Amino acid sequence: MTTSPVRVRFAPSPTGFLHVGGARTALFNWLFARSRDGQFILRIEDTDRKRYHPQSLQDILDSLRWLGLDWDEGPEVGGPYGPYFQSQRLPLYQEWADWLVAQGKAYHCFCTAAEVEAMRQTQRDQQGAQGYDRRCRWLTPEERAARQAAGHSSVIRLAVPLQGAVTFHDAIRGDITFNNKELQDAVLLKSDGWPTYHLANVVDDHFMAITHILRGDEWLSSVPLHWHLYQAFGWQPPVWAHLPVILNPNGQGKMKKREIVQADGTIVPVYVHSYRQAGYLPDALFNFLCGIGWALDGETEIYDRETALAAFDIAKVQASPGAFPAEKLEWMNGVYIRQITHEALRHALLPHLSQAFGVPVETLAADERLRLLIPDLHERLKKLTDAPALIGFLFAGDIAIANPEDLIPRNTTREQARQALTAAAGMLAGLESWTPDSIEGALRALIADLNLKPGQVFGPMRVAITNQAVSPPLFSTIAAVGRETIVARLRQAAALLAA
RNA sequence: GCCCCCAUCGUCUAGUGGACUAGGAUGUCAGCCUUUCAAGCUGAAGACAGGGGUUCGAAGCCCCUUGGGGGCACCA
Repeated sequence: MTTSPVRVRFAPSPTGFLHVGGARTALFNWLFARSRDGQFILRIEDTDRKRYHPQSLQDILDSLRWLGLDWDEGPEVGGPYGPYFQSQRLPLYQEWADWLVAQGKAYHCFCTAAEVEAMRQTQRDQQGAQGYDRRCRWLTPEERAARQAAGHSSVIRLAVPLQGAVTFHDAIRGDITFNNKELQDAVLLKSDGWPTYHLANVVDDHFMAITHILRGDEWLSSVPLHWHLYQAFGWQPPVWAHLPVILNPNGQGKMKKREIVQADGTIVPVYVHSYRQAGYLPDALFNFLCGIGWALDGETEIYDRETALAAFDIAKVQASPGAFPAEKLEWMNGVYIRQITHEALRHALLPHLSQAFGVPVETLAADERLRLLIPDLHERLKKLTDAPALIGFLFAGDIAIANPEDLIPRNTTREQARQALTAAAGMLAGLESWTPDSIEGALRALIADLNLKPGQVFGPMRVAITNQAVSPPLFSTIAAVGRETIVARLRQAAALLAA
C-alpha cells in the first residue's frame, strides 16, 4: 500500500530524562522502521524554553544508544532533512504560520495569557464549554491593525472549522471521528515567536517526509487539530498509529514521571538510566519493552532483536492501556544474566562491585577469589546490583558477628555448633587438596564423625565465614576465600560460642 | 463537566465467529532437588466486566450499562 519508503521519527522533548514509556515509543518506531527497511529519525522538540533541562538531551541520546536504538538521521549523525533541533528551525515555523494568516486560515490573537486564563476559569465555574472564545477571530481588519500599531503582542491561532467533523484512520484503532465544534483555535505560534508543538510537529513531519507517526495514546485527541493543519497547508497527512499508554504497576493512572513507590515499599524506577545503573542488561530491557503492547507469538517470551524485527507488525499492537509489569522485568533480566558467559558477567560486575566496596576496578579484575565465585553467583542474580550483598564477605577485612546466636541453627545446641566449627577449622587447616570437591568430601566425612546433620555444620560455618544468612554455596566459597582466612574465621566464631 | 480511546487470569499477553473444558509468561502456593539462597523440574489455584441483541454457533460483531485510561495550556 505504501509506496514511498517508510520514515518514522521519535521526537522527545529535552525536558527530562528518557522515560521507559518514551523508550517504548522509540523502540516501536525503531522496530517499525527497521522491519520495513525504512528510516528512523530522531528529532529534538526543544521549543519549550521554560522547561528545558540541559542534561536531558545527553541522557536521551545515551539511553537510546544503550538500548541499541540507533537513528539514521538526527543529533550527532546529521542527515539531509536537518537541522534536527526545532530550536534551529524557527524561521520555517514563522514563515508557515504567516502563510496561514495570509491565507485566512489562521489569525493573530491579541489576548494576553491572563485574559485567556480568566476566560477559562469563568467557563469552568459555569461548567460550560472550554477554552478560548475566539474573540480575536472576529476582529475587523481595522481593529487588528490598530492593535498591531499599538504594539500589542500577539499569538497566531488556527481558525478551525466551526461545523462538521473529521474522521481519520489510526493504524491500531481504526477510524476515529471528532466533531469540529469540540476543537480549539489552538495557538500555533507563541508571542515570543516560537512555535507550539502542534505547528512545529506538523511542519517538521511534512518537510522531513515522515510517513508514519507512532506515538503515545495521549496524542490521540490532538489529531483532528493536526489534520486540519495538514488541510490548511494542503499537505498529505501521514499515517497515524497511537500506542497504548503505559500505566503505573498497580494499573492506576498513566505511569508517573518520577520513580514509583509501591504499596509494599518497593521502588520502581522510570528512567532508562536508572535501569542501566541498577544493573539491568540492555537486551533484557529491550525484550521486556517489546512485550508491553505487543507480543511475538503469544508463547515465546525471550527473543532477540532479529526475531522481533522479523515478526513486528504495527497492526498487532494492543489498543488497550497496560500496567508496567515490573516483576516480569526482574525475572527477564535474570534470564538474560544467565545467558551471558561467566567472563562477561565478571566484567559487567566489576564497576558495580567497585562502587559498592570502594575497591578499584583493576584490583577486582585481578581478584582470583571473585573469578572462582562467579559461576555460583551467576544464577543467583536478577540484576547486577544484587551481587554485592552476596559476596560482601570477600571485602570485609574483619568479620564481626553481631549476635552469636546466629551461629546456632535450629535443633542444634550451642556446644554442637562450637564443636562443629572447631572441628572444621582443625580439619581444614590440615587438608591437603584445596578444591571445592575435596573440601566437600572432607566436610561430609567430618559430619559423619560428629554424628551431626549437614545443616548443623554448614549453617554455623556459613555464618562464621560470611556473616550472612544467605551466601553462595559453601564449598566453593571456602575454596575461593582461602585457607588462612577460613580457618581464622571459624576459630573466631568458635571462640565466640565458648565465651 | 465535555470529547475521545479502551475492556481476556493479580499483572503482561495469545485469541481476528466453530480446533476454547480460553493457551503462554510472570507473580502466588505446593512438591521434588538441596548446606542457605537461587536456579531447575513437577503440579495447583487463577480471566473472557454486566445486560441485551445478531447468528445454527460469540471471548471475537452491534447496542446499552459499568469500569478504566487519555485529552480539553502561549507544555510537549
